[in-house]
Amino acid sequence: MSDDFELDDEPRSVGATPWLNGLNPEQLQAVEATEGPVLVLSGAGTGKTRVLTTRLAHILLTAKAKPWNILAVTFTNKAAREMRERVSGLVGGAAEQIWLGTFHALGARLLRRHAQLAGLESNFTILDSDDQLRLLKQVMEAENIDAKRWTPQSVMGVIQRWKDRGLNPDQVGSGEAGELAGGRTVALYRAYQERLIALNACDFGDLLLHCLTFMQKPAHQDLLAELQSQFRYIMVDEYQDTNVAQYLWLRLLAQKHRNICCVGDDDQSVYSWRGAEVENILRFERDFQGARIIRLEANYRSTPTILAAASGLIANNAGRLGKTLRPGRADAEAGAKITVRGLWDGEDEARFVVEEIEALQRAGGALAEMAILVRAGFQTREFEERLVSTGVPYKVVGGLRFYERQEIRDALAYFRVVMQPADDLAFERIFNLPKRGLGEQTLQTTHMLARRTGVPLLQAARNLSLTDELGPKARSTMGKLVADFDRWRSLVPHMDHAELAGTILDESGYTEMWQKEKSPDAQGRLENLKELVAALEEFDSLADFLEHVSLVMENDDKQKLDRVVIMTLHGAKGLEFDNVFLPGWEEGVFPHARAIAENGAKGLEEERRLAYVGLTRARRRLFVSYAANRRVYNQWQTSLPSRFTAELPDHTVDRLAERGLFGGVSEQANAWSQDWQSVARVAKHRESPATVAPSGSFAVGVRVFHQKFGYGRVTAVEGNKLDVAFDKAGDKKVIDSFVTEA
DNA sequence: GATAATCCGGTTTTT
DNA sequence: CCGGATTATC
Repeated sequence: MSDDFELDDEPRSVGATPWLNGLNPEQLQAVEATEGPVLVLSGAGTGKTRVLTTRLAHILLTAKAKPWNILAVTFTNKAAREMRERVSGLVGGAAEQIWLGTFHALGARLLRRHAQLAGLESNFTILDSDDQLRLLKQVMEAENIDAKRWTPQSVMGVIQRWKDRGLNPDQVGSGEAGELAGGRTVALYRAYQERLIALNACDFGDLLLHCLTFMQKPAHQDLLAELQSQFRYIMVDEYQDTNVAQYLWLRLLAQKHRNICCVGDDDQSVYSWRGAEVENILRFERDFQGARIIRLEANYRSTPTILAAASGLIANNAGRLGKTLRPGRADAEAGAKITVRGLWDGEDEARFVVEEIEALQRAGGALAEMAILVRAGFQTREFEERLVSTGVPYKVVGGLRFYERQEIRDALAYFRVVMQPADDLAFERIFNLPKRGLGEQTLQTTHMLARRTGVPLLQAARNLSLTDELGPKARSTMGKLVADFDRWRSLVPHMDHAELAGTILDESGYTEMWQKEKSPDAQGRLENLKELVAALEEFDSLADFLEHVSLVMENDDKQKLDRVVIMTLHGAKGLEFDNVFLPGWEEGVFPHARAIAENGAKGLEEERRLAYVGLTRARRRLFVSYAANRRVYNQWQTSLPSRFTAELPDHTVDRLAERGLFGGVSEQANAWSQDWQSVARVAKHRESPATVAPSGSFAVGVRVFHQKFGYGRVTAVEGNKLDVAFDKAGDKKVIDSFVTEA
């Protein structure tokens, strides 16, 4: 609705600015400093989202600009959505017209408008990481690069870092290539880019890089000037996470009006491994001379104790811009001390955490206000097991996302070929899926013809189905496949797109493939496919939908259930909870050994920032824990408490280690060896690993191994007969003595 | 051209 | 230990 944006017809009188009510002086400053470059250094929990949204609303409500003159950039779709909602609440329908979104979504929007400047058509495909790798692999094969010695992943990593820095193949410095791929990485990069253009496709990095490239070309300065004029006000969230390409993109667009406001926190920069450069903050001051710097330091989230702990920890980092969190309210109660607990092993740690969760729950705490934040994904298992066995509801956030599932990607590949006949990667994916007797040989032939005649695979397949180059069987199968795609494509204008999607999946035999499959997860996959088709209803067309899924990979659980949340520290950035558990604070795990091995002191500092992020997620209570022993790849390994535990100021913590543990409170340190408890526990572990395979004692839920059927999980026990859901072989009845506990 | 054997590696992740 | 991805085999 554009009906209610008529603000500059009736200028507001001074004082009639209710949207500014309740801001503290620093926040108010940041909101009102609309003109000129502004850098807002905003500590955790200091209300930066509020500042950003209010600032946006303020510009609109004081009629400084029309919504389409504002560019507001976030990192995640979630943040973009939230911001739009909150701005809507303040200004109404006008919020719809703001250029607000993620870097990638905005880049895609810009690029679709000017695709021809990058050699693309405006309906280009956006590849996901899977497609990217497959494409690069093909390129590497074509260039005779040994994929054993240099994995496509590592080459892709280098290419992406180049893209993050805004470098086209021609701009990569000669000394940069290194030994990777026999020093031919730049050549691979160039070939990869050429293939992308030929496929009318982009990877994520290209969404920005292509814009950057055409905006920098002398030939397109008129367009750049137009864009610069349009964006009178620019706002950037999570500025510490921007990479160089994003920085350059912003700088170009901000050049004319120079009304750019970046909000960030150098202490929360945890994505350098993905190309983010905190240095962009420093660079900002240099490039935008006279930039105003506003610090938001009043924290309204956490107790003073938590703030003191977090500040104490982060003070160990050198080279910070300097920012001290202080309690937002002077009268705030200190709050409970942080529990720092040492446990014997991972199992004990999980037990400890879940016991505390139950205690908090008994005291009236909501489970949804408790979070277990881990360093790495694999750490969730122990907690899940414990939570399952105690019956505490939980959810793991992260992991495989909906649109990354195999069956969803397959289905999308079908849709892509229908909508985009030149999408070779999609075509290849479903070429012989379900199995239709077309193999490697046929694919090769098709590829060769495609390359020789310069047409997409689908077209080559069509040509092959008209000649005798293939055997009769392959030829007719191919002909049928091509005809199917033609038919589906002809239905696009005449049929409801969700219905068509269902038709495609049915007629292609894809649905049937899973119906016939009797592995335990086939049912779930069919349900996912149904969900996919249902999700389509919410879009206007298949094309719209494909754009959405390529840019919005997240799954949002709409249902807010009262559950403990388990996620990685990275995933928790931007969130907050009353009670936060930070397990696994052991040297090697956190800080992660590899972070230090690969990036030395810098790596360590980033790990420390991650710890800082973790600590500052908590409003009220924090529980840090570490285990002396852990099973890693089935081997027991002993570790020391993380140095970060020692960096928490003493007055903020209650340290409590099981007596006799390494790293217990110092006065106990010499008592560890003869401590009875540890002796008992050592004994426990001596006997536990599979010395006895107790027959007849398998419980439901136990993971087992069978010589013939492989791994599975017990679903029922009946005397010495077990029902087991095998991962590969499906449901079987077996005699218990034929399986061992996995 | 499809299935079984074997080898490898094993942080963080949004778009 | 375990999943995947490439090789070996029918």
